[in-house]
Amino acid sequence: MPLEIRPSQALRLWRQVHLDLVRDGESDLSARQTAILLTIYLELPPHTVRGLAAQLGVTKPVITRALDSMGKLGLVTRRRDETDRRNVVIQRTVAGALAVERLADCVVERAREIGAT
Amino acid sequence: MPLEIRPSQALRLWRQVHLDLVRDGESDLSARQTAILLTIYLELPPHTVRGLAAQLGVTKPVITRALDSMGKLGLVTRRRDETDRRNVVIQRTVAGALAVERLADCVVERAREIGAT
DNA sequence: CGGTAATGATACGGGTCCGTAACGATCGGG
DNA sequence: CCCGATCGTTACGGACCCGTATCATTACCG
Repeated sequence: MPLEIRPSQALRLWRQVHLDLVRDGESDLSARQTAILLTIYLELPPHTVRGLAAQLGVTKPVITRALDSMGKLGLVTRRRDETDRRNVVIQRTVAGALAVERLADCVVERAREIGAT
Repeated sequence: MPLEIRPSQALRLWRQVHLDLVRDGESDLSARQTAILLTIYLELPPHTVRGLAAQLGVTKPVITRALDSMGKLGLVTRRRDETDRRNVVIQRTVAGALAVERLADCVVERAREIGAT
């Protein structure tokens, strides 16, 4: 069954979740970083810099820098692929999984509230 | 009726819309700018710098700068309040309304696709 | 081996945003 | 009328991010 949502509901949901993100101030992730983080945690591994760059339609340095900053936040980790040492495998972390889960809960909760149209 | 959505669906929706925003590259709005824009277009006018700052829990310069950049994109306009010339009233624009509508359509469309869980 | 291709990281110049602090303009009460 | 309070803006120093171009490392193939 399709997930039905009207435009006005979509906008209120989008606004409310963004308000939560801004107010908590914890994430500080740009749209690109958010897309990268969720791709890592939703799509099947392994993830590489090149693969992420292709999926997002951005250049490789964008991915490298995003991984740098998200790594500093403990949201992801990098490791050399021993079978092909040119590759770098991006790995998930507990902190990253928790952050993703928190985001999901926020969206779910705000969607529930919006039901009272 | 409440808007029911499961955490895994919420995450896929969040990711997919962010992917769209990144790939189109047209918006380039930060989380704060998005929250400001949607507040202006969803909440009842009049909107002031101070009011927006209070709602978002940020400082006034953040609002001023966001209005500068969004104004440059044609998404909002400012005008002096003639009854109290200290105030500045933030006004909507056609381009801004279209951008908000486009975002809503994107969310609605991606939500519909996610139904096939 | 040697040379080419591919991967991820880095250097650089430019732009944007942040928070604090200060500023000019305007209102309003004593 | 003047002085404090309020409003939005600007200045400043620092941090982050972007895209292009380049680099070092590693793999592969003749």
